[in-house]
Amino acid sequence: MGTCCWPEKLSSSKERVIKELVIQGHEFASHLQFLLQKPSGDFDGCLALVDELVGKILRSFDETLSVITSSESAGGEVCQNLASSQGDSACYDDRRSEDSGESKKRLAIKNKRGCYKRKKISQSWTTVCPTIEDGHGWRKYGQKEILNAKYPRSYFRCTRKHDQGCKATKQVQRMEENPDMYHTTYIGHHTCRDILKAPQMITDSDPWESYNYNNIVTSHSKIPKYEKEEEEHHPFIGSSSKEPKIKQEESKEDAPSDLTGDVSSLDSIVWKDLIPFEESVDEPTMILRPDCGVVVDSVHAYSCTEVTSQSLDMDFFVRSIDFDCDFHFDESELCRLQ
DNA sequence: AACATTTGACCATT
DNA sequence: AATGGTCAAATGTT
Repeated sequence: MGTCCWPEKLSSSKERVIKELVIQGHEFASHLQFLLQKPSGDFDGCLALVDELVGKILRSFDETLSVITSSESAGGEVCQNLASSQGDSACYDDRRSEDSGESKKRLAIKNKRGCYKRKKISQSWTTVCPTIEDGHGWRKYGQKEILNAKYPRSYFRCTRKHDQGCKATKQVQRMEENPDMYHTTYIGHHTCRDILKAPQMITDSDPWESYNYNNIVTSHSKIPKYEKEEEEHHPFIGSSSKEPKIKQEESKEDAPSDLTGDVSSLDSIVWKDLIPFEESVDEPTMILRPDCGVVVDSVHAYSCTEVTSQSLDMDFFVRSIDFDCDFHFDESELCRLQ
C-alpha cells in the first residue's frame, strides 16, 4: 500500500500531475488568494474572476486525477487507495460466476434480497466530526450492531445513486470514547454533479463558505420527529439523509432557518468541507475540517485548525496531499518544471 | 403519492 | 461460524 511508487513509464504522468496540480493549481490559488485579500469593497467587483479561478482550480484537480486514474490502468500498477471502486461490479460478477453451484442456485431462485455486489474497500477515508453533515445528500440504507462497539454503525449511500449512478457511500458510527463525535468512513467518491450549483453560491464574503455549498455552517442536523428516543443514541445518524436533501434541492434560503433550531451547541463548531476536492477530484485523499480530526485512509492523519480564506496556501495542500504511494512533490522537481 | 428510514434477511469475507 | 455490508419490504413522514 504505502510503497506503491510511480513506475518509470509513469514519470510523464507524474510531471503532468505536478504541472496541473502544483504549478497551475498553485498559480490559480495564489491569484485567488490575492483577490481575497483585497478590501471587501474591491472584492465585490472580482466575483466573476473569483468564480473563474475556482473553476480553474477545480479543473486542475479534475485533470490531475484523471491523469492519475488513467496512469493506473496504463501502468497496471494500482495505488490501492486510488484504485477505483467504480469498476468493481464486473469483478464481482466474474467472481460470482465462479462461485459454487450452490450459490448460483440460490441466486437463480431468489434473485432479490441479498443479491448484491459488495464493493471492495479501495477508496476510503475517514473523518471524526461532531456532526455527520457534510453537504452531500445521503440516504440511509442500513444499520448494524458492531461487535464490541457501543453504538451501531449506520450505512449511507448517495441520494444520487440511482439517477446519476453515484457510488459514494459512507459509514457513520458514534465514537465510544467521545459520543459527541462521529467517526465517518467515506467509501468511494461522488460522481454526481450537484456541484454545478456551486458557482451560484459564491456570493459570500467568506469564499470558503462558498465551498460549503449547502450552508453547513448554519444548517446543523435536525432530529426528525420520528426519531423519538433513538435520538439519544444517534441523533444525526437518523436524520442525515433528509437534511442534505433539503439543502441539495431548492432551499438555499429556508434551509438555514429551518435547521438551526435545536442544535445551538454546534453553532460554535464551524467547520467547512472543501467539497470541491471531494467532488471534482476523483479521489479526495484529504478533507480539511477545522475542529475535526481528519484521518485519511485510516493511516494518514491531518489536523488543521486554521485554514481560512486568509491562509489559503497551496503549499499546505501540496504538503498534505498523500496519494499513499510515495508520490512526493519535492521542491527540486517543482523548480525543474517551473 | 413520493420519498426516507427501519429492520430482518441474505450474502461476502475472513 | 462469526462478522459486517447490502438489499428490500414494511413502515413512517411530508
